[in-house]
Amino acid sequence: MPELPEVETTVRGLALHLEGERIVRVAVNRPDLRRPFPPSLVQSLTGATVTSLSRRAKYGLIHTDRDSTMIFHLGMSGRWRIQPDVLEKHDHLVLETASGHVLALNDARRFGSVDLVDSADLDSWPAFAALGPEPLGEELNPAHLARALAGRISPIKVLLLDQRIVAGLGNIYVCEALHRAQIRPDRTGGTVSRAALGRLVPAIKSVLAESIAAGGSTIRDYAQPNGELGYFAASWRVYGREGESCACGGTVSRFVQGGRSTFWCAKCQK
DNA sequence: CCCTCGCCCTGCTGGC
DNA sequence: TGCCAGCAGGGCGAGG
Repeated sequence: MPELPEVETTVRGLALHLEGERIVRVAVNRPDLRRPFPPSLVQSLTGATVTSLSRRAKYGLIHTDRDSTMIFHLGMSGRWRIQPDVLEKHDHLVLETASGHVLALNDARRFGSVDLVDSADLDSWPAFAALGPEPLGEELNPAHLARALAGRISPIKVLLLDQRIVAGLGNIYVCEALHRAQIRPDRTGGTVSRAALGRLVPAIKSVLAESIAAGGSTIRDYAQPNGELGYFAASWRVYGREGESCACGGTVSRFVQGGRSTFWCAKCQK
């Protein structure tokens, strides 16, 4: 499941193959993911030179010398395949550069998206306009969280998934960050103490940074046909570990919040 | 505004 | 062996 660290790793990997490259061919094998692709996608990208790539929340941005920026979201199962030997089912969009790089956007569950947005208006693009601060930036600090959570009665777990409060956190890293900060996920958002917020902010930053570092070490794999990402799974302390032991001696349990699985340890998260 | 819930999509897993 | 329910979940819209 691609979350912020996986998108960051993907963007860095794609940059190695796209930055400074001219796109000479754009193939659309299926015209939609969550939404239809922009009608002008092929025309807008063909012949364009990629100037840089970047990330905002869980979105990847491909900047070109044209007026619009291509923005992709990997949804649940999206990934870019680098130099594929053969195209596979779900390779919905394929880019080819002048020097022969081939990149295929594959998304089996089709929860992802591709958009073209006027480069001068990125900040006002609806999906970006209301986003909260990037979790790895200085704008995410205890004071910001205290303001954003004040008076809120939803569980802290649910609120941390709200992209307007922090941009880019997903289910896995919220579970992991709350565990590191020793905060129970069902705690009412507005009642999380200042001391707990003081633990939560570095917990969020460290779990994301460590995951990016783990993924970053696999960037070279982008030269391989499978393009698989190096996920942080081996380092998850609670996510997907229902019934297993926590480092504190407790047992990891699971329950559902807002329709999503929450993993936590009742012994060390208070 | 806040909160909750259901929908979208398809591959995989587990139960029978 | 086959079938089917359940699960994964980010973003978004509906309804209270």
